[in-house]
Amino acid sequence: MSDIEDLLPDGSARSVPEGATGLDLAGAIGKRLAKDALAAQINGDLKDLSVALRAGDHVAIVTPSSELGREIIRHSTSHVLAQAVTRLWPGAHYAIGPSITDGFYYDFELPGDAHFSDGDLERIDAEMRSIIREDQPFTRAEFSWADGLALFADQPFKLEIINAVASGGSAEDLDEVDASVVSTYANSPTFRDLCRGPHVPTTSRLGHFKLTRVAGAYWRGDEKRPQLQRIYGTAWESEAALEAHLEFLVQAELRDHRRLGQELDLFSFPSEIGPGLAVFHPKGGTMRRIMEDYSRNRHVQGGYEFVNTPHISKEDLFLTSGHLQWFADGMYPPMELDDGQKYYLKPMNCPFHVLIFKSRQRSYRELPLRFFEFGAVYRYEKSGVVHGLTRVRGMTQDDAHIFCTREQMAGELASLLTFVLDLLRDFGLADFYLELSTRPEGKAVGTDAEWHEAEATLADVANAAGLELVMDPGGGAFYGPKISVQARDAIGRTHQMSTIQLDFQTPQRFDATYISADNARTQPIMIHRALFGSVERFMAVLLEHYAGNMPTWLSPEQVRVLGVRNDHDAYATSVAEALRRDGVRVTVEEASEPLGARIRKAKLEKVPYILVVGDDDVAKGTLGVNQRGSNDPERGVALAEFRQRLNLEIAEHGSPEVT
RNA sequence: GCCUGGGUAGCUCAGUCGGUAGAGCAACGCAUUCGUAAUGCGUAGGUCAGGAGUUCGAAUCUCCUCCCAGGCUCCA
Repeated sequence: MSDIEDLLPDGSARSVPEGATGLDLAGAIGKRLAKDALAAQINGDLKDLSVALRAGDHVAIVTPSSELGREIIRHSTSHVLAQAVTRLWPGAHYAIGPSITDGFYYDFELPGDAHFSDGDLERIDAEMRSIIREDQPFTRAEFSWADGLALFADQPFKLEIINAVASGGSAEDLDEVDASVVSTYANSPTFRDLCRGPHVPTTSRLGHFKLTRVAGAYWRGDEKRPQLQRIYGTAWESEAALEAHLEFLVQAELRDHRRLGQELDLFSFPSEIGPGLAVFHPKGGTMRRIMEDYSRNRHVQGGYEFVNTPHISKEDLFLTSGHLQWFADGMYPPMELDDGQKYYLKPMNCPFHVLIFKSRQRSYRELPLRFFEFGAVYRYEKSGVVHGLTRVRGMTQDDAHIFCTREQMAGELASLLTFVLDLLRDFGLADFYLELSTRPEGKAVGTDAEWHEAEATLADVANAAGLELVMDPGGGAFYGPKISVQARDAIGRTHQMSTIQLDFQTPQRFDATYISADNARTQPIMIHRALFGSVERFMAVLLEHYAGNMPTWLSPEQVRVLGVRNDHDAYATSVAEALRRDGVRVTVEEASEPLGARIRKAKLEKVPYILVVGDDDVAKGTLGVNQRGSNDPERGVALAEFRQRLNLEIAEHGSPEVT
């Protein structure tokens, strides 16, 4: 038997005996690596460790603490989950079980009309751990189509996947299985799954997992097909990594905007009003006002003109716009008047702005026209999707429509994108990428040429912005493609923020025209854009980004002044008055409770500055400054100095924690 | 809309076998006057989401409706 040479990721060559496997190679490199190895990446393809190497292969050994390693662990854990379920519920059908971000899931259909309930997770977990203790190998075997069909004769979902792949297959199916043969992994004589692999060598390599929830999921993601039950879990390479992830989930929950909304007394959703319909309390109302005022000022500077439109309209308007044809299900049902006329709550502001454009004859000299409105819109979201302030049934869009010529379009889009990013940065979001959503198949109006031009224009502008660009094929609106700005928040989650949509259709549908330089009636290009998206959603994102510790300029209460004793209250009040004259939102809490208790309350309310004033301060005209996020109060700060610092911080949109 | 859970005081939650409800915090009152994350004592607070049913008796069991959560589908 002769040796062969293979290449390692660092470019070096390593010789191993002919017929050696990935595991042998790992062993040749080091004992520790052989112990850790999960799989091998051979010439770019992920393979089981047991696969034999050929001369000249480029081989990388996949270890647990890499992204690929975690993916394999998660995928293998999902197989263990499926086996556990089939042991506990003989006759259960298992559908698909991929790895996902941070974990895995598997979809099941239980025999009879059985369903998982939350309590079953514990039993399944115990069964999974016993499978892991059994140290079962993941054994790959390949079969012909016919043998594959026979093998999974009692697994209808597997049969459907095999048949789909045999007859061409979709990308989704090919992800699950290989195109050429039916490949399977068997863990034991009683459990075999259809899978392309690779997997960890044996189940004992797994175990740092937690089943998190049971959910419903449609087979093949199709609402009209049977609903299966999905079990989600998270899995990691070590107990420490698992613990760290669970802690991350706890931290994420602490900054949930719905929780903060209640704790900070910002808003609520009274059930008397209805799902997805928020009321803003005084503090939330203040925060909104500051956000809106700031946005208004920026729009004035940006050359926008302010318009106002009603909340309801006759049905014809939405027939002309096309919204009723496409989105009737998503609109509140009509109010029908005595004469049979139907009125709808508006789900969008655009048709109204088009009518303002059309209210008189327009000249090319007026363009671009930029109409801005904080427009309240109502959408009848399905009951299961309503979520806090991020998915509501009534919201306020910072909506504008720009009417311009074809020639102006590219420049207008480019300056708009700058305007958007500047505004988002002013609110403290800094980490962005762009997403380009293109024509939705079977749900679009307009010609191929128009779509092509619109998509190409947006792509150019997006590329010119120098940000990462992600494609979202088919994600556009029915009337045109869009760019959306995605922002990463303080703990790395992404949120869709602003959208910019290009629209050649609406002006056509409404027959909106201007008189061009050559005296011809010409259709303008319409750009839809919302920077906050909705004021409600934007507030939610900011709350989660800052974990409720809003920068001082956005804090509903910026300063609270506390006298040490009752006889300091008068001085505290005079300090507050001085700050209030600067426009600062400040309150005084009288000394009817111990100082420590009042400080605690103010800290829990996340007030950026707590000023404590006592004998020394009354005598010298100073303050004790307790800054949010600091455990080290500053004593004897002159009032004038504090005012200067605070006013500067507010003007610069700063936050006390940022030093 | 669908699947699985849930709804008890303002908030967070306990409530055993079906025997008419409890804590902590908050609120209110009185006392306390205090230098950086909880002063003490007392008081009040409930249509156990709503409705119907089973039962001598329902927060507890059954059904319906509303609302909430986690997912799926959807998102102009």
